[in-house]
Amino acid sequence: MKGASGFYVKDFSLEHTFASGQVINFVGEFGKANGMQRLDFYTTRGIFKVSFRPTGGSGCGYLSYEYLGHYTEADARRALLLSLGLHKGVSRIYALLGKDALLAKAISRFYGMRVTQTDPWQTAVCFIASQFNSIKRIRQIVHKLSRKFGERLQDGSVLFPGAESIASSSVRELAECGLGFRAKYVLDFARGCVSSFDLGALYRMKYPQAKEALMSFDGIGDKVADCILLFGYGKQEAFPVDVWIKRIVEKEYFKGRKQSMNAIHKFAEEKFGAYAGYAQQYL
DNA sequence: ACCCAGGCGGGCG
DNA sequence: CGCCCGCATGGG
Repeated sequence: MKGASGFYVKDFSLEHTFASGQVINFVGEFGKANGMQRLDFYTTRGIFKVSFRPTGGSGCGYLSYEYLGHYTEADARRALLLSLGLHKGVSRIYALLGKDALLAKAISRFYGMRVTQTDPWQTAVCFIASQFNSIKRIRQIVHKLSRKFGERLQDGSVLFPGAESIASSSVRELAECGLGFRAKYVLDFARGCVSSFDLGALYRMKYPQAKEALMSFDGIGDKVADCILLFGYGKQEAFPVDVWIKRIVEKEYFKGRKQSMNAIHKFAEEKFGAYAGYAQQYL
């Protein structure tokens, strides 16, 4: 199927959303020309070509998109909204988080940045690949995996590979895509998803139980699990803690004193609660 | 040439 | 528990 549509949005910036290092960054190409922001990205089911034209302040603008792939018109709209974090308003989130001085500053600097949501499988692979790695190399890995294992559409573009095609591959083949020591993690996870692990069940699970289930896989630890829950399942209370977030939280909220991982998570839960994911992105 | 990267698992005290 | 180490690979 293919199609095109558009709608008005507010509190949005395609540029800040792309640049914030979420899944959309690993599978998309961003460009800017004469006041128009453009993003091409792909999922396991199709590709999107998005243009955003800001029309005023407060992140208002018109978003138009084309899609190609295994989407009905309604599917495509829903996937696009989730993919760009546009399925929910952020005014309430801004109001609550903006009570914190540091976050108020960050929100004003990166106004319109959304927390994106893509399918859990794709999100998991991207973030397993992200460990001890750089964004540039993660993008390379994702593109190599897609070219090697992903479906090719009529126009020649490739989709993100499904779990089945990765599961029937080998550690060596995956390592050759640049995954290195992470190849066994991705293979193990793919095989788990194809055989017994029910990715869909995690939507209905509470955050702590879902996190525990993900962390039972080798190669999925505290941070990657939180990324999958936030960017794959939309569990907004997840607060992925990487070295940078840890440093910022210690510096800004603990007078520079070192904190354990548990202490950081406890802090995030108490201070940001259900909006910890947005707080993390803006920090 | 050399250093290092937005974590993780395993081994240690 | 908290801390420290090695890890595949390729970009700076």
